[in-house]
Amino acid sequence: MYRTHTCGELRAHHDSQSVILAGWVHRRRDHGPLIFVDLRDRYGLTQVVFDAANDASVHAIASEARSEFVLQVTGNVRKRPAEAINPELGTGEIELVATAVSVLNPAKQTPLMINRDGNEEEPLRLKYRYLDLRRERMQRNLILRHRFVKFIRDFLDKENFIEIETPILTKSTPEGARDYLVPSRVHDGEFFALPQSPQQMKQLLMVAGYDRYFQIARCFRDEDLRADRQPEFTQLDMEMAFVEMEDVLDVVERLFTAMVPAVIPHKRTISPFMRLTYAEALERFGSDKPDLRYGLELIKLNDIVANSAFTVLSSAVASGGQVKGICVPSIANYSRKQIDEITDIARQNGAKGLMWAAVPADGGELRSSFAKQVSTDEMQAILAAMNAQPGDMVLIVADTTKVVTAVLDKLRREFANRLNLADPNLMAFAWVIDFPLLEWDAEDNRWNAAHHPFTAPLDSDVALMDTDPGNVRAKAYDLVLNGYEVASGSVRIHRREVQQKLFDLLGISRETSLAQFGHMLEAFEFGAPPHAGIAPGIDRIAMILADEATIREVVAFPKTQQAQDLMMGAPSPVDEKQLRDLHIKLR
RNA sequence: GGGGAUGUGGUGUAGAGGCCUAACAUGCGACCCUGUCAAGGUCGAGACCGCGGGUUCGAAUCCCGUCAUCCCCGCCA
Repeated sequence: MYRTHTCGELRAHHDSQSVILAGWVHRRRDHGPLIFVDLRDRYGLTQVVFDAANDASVHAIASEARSEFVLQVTGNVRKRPAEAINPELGTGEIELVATAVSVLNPAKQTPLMINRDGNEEEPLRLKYRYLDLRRERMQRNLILRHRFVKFIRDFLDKENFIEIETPILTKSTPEGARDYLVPSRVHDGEFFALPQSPQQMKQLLMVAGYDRYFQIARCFRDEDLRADRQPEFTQLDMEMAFVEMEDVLDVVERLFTAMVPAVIPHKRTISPFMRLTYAEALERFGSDKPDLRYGLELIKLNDIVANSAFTVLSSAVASGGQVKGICVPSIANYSRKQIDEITDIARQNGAKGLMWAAVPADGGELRSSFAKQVSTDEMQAILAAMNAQPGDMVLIVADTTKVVTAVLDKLRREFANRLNLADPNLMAFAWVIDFPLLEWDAEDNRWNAAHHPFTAPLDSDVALMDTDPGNVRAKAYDLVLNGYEVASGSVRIHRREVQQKLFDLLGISRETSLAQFGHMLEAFEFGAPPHAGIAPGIDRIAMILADEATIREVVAFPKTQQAQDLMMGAPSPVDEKQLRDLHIKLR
């Protein structure tokens, strides 16, 4: 037996018991004849005392031990003297007096210091990920993620959902992200694709009658990485039959509303979740995934400036663009340099410039980049529309709708960050609904599915599919949380003729649609029930729960931005023989 | 594909054309020390400053290129 207890377990009532602990040397405090070792495992720390007066040979071994040695210690639990109790430690009322010790494995000097939350370059952490994962921060994150997923499984089980696994080796489809491909040895020249999501499988499970399905599903997309995007990631994949949008929203809303207090009690949600249409989200926040923990809403000034003598403003309106701004509190005293800095942010996001006006807190004269260009009345109307108070600065962009939206979204986030406007303990979930069904792809000159090609149109908009496809709204919904898209779903098409019509609109030929999606079209002819689903992103939500800025901090073995695993050294070349078996020739 | 940032002993930082034979902290090694809990003290070893080229009398420092990592745009049904 390697151990009788864990390093986080012993308490005062274990006093005088003989126990065995095993773990890593977290810290060693060497007083010569008396050595303290904090022994660590994932359950906690226990102070072990090595006293030369008790046993010189045991003490000698401890004096050789260093950080991250793996030790097995036999000893007697002893209550600490009152003045030596450590209230910071769960085991702080006791210590283990060693009577025997063995070094299960020594350790070289580690490239990371396990016992402090270091600030190393990330490649080093990723190369030695197994050491990084020993640290408290990563343990806390992975355990939090486990509890989160465990809560989901328990909750959905009680709600009558069943978890069903779907294949990892599946079929490439033309829509969507780039696929990861796996060559078939048996079929020369043919390939499996790793699933971008189990989308079709879960719909076919509905056709099969498993009317409440879920899966903690690994998904793969060969696209470029971001702080919140890995090439492989995990979704809570869900699908329900005989439901409408409200049924899906209801179960997900109840799930997360119950999850937050159970998994991370110091955070809170707002009930019910706020709801915004896609159009409203862009109009008010400049984003389809707005952070709703703070205001800084976008104010539209088109009506005020449409006839302005300042052509930067009036021509933006005349050419179909927008003039919008945000009112930022408490920065009226920004220096020229600071204003240049935020102007740069606007430029980097496509704006030609940034107009600003600062209302001094002390009632002094207005400072503004464009006061000379507009009349006093006009300026007053702008400031009034934006509700600018003394101390505030308004920031205004005039450009195409796309640029105005992108720039103000960026600035809104920037100032929320600078001014600490976002409460880190608030989980501001919100639904975004009424997405467009289609997006125009100017490059390929065709319509693309905005969500995916199985999404049903709003009943009221079906007629528009023939006359005005761009304005057809979808029965699609996103769940957003603190500025991230954390789930996306839709009511699906379950009738062959509607599905065929959508494929036609997407410019997918009858021939291609049969070859790629024939199984779906056929399945819809064998009694497919109405169904709908959603897929919350496990990594992103875990990241937010853990107060981390990147998804990598909640993934045990993440990949770099170049999609490499620095620990394993993947990807890597393979033997010529392996390639030959797969009928692959490199070029 | 594009824009930006970073790269100095094991680790984290300092350094802004000569004061750098590269400093500080921590870790590491040796010694001292019986109540610490980031223990303390003394002494010591350890980096040719990511890599390549250039400017200069002189480069960690300036310039060009390159590699790696990160952030963002494109991309992500």
